[in-house]
Amino acid sequence: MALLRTADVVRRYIGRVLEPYGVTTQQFNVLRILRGAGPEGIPTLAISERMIEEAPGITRLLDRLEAKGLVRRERCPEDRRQVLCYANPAGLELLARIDGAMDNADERGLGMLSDQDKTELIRLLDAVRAGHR
Amino acid sequence: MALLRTADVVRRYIGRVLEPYGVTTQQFNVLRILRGAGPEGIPTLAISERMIEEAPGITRLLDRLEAKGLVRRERCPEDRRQVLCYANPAGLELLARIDGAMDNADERGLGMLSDQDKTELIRLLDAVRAGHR
DNA sequence: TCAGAACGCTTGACACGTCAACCATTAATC
DNA sequence: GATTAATGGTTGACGTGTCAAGCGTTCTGA
Repeated sequence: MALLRTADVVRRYIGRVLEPYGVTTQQFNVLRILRGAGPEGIPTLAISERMIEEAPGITRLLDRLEAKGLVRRERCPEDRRQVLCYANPAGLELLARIDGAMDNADERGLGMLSDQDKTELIRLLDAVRAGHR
Repeated sequence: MALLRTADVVRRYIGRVLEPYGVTTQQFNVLRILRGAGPEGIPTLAISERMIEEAPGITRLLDRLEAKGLVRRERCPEDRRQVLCYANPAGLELLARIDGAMDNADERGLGMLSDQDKTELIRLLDAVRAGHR
């Protein structure tokens, strides 16, 4: 319960940090994954794996990002079942502007924990996830 | 990030535990709050405070619970702005059936942590929330 | 006492997340 | 080589979270 409540608080906090940039937390995550994928692009399902989210949500997330011009999709010529996704220049530029704000937010949002506490917290959270593989 | 991902994992886990009973995690939470409120009932906004959720979500959550016959609402005679919410006998009986399953799920879901780890985890999570008052 | 502010909640609109069903395309099988 | 199975995504339907706006009620102050 504490975990769920805390996650809600943090989620809202990040949401407010991102709000001025016109993207949601999830859209931001997708953009970061696309940036990480580089110019070769990345298929839709691969994104969904990294987000721990079902595919349908990703499709619609991409729909909205594409509508904003931050993202581009095209069928893969080798395997026409796949749809490769890329970050547009506009998306990369937006990410670059957000990066600084996020670092700042991290400082303010986790300032109450010592470095040691943060390490310990992450260890415990990883342990919980590991137990649920 | 670790926090959000772990919370997602746990949320889904609880969702699956509750699924056989036909209620979602949030509906379960509301029912528990109503049970805690006892026969005097509790106004809608008070529920939303305890759930850390905006009021509109609670209204609709209650709509669905009422449709299932697990909950009852009526205007407060003293202050006709308020709507008092009560758990129906059917709701209480459902909760009673779920309680055991939840205890069990806790065991299995957090078995990877020692008691000391759990205490520590809760302390850290509380600290994060406290910093976001 | 009576207009306006404050309260308590509901509704509308939109972003997700999830499941089930479906469509294309590719791989497997006989 | 044609049928079937498996893959990769999309669509439909529903539950939920959030903001902004709206509707009664109650409170406040001139």
